[in-house]
Amino acid sequence: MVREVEVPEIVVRRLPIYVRALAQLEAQGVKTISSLELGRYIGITAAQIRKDLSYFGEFGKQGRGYEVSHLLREIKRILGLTRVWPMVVVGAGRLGQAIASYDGFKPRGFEVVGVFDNDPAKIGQPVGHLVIRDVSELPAAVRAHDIKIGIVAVPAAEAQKVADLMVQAGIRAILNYAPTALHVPAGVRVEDIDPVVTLQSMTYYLVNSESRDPAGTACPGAAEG
Amino acid sequence: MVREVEVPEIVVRRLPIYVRALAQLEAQGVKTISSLELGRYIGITAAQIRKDLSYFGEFGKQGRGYEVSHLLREIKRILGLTRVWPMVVVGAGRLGQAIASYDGFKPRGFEVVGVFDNDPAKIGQPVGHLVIRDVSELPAAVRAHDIKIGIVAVPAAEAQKVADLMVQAGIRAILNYAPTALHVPAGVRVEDIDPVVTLQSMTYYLVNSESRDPAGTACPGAAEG
DNA sequence: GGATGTGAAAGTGTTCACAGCC
DNA sequence: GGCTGTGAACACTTTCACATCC
Repeated sequence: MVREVEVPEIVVRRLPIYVRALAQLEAQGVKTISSLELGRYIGITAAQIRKDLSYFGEFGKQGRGYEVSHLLREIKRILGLTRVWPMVVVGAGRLGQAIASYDGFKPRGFEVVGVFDNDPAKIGQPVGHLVIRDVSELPAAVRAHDIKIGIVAVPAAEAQKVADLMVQAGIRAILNYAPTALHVPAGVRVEDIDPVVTLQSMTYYLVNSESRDPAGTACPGAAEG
Repeated sequence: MVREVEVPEIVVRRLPIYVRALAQLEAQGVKTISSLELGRYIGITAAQIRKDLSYFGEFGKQGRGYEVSHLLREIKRILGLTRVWPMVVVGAGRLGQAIASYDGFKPRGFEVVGVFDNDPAKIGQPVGHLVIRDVSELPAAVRAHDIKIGIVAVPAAEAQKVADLMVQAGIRAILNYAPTALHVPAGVRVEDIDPVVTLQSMTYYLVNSESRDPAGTACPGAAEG
């Protein structure tokens, strides 16, 4: 298949889940896996995995399944993970510092290369192996290193201002930790990470499941064959 | 309408977004809002908001729109946010400590009441106004305070073991920060927060948008973490 | 007049089921 | 025999459009 149809966004969102699982399986020494087994492992149906992959090509062998390291490499290529993506973080509070010094980015394709804040007391302080810089220096840094990804880690009240600055500087993807909706022009992506929003949807099921559904979805990765 | 039909999960996931927006609007002194205005504010269509709300009742006034504080109160009630939910955190590394001392939970209906780890060097150390306890004490704490929500903040390799322990202790909702899929019995919910998974889907659009779509969806505002 | 609430239509996404290949 | 890749069927979600009511 040669991608005549646009790939649904929801499929793209699942690919990183496959990458994560395949990397674990590869580390465990698993050489080959069927869509059924992979599905059980990550809680998705086998048909869905096969369908998702079919948007990009044919990666399996009939009767055998998929070669783990080959499939992993292919999906990484599709997602643009053959390189390391530099990122900037704005906001050097507790959250921003935790993000900036998180060592889980590098092995999965990302690297924080700059941390910015507007608090004079913070500027100049070290965070991991970086030094907090004044946010006014952000545009130059973004342009100098052609950085496409920005992380917003400031309070909600300042998040839009920071997003505007990032967009102005040329950032095209924003990971937003501030608990507020950001408005950006077409051509820029925003993804929110707000644990409270996530928790608040779980409480719905905690209070609405006494008798009926004993509380939500079961283990997916169902049957088929 | 009296809820004859089960509420779609995707609708439940949007309700916290409405809560977040309405709380901000209320704080700004906005008294009344139409579905169109609210939709613009959070990047969702007006029809979608009206449809979502229709699963739970009639909250607006035709010709007027919605009274902000009334709608906020109603959605919070639907989500079970009229109380504060106690939570336990397992994993007292940098991430677990950041979570345990995050002050953004309390004003939005959650409170970390226990932090656990299995590292003798950490046990007894203070985190915020809590003290790190041995993970073996978790079940008793969960039962004693009837805690339903657990947060997993340990390395991927230990996450399943921790989830099993939580489930065994009576936890019914898990917020999983470990970058791995958890398996839990029906009746227990899991939500993952893995910023790398989120970033990895954004890179797809960074790499695949030279000409066609100038890089993804327009005004976002939705989503979660 | 103006905005809600909602059936019906349109659009998306998932699952089925099986031909085809290893 | 076993498992992929994929049209077709089915299920779900969003959008439309308008009767209804303030």
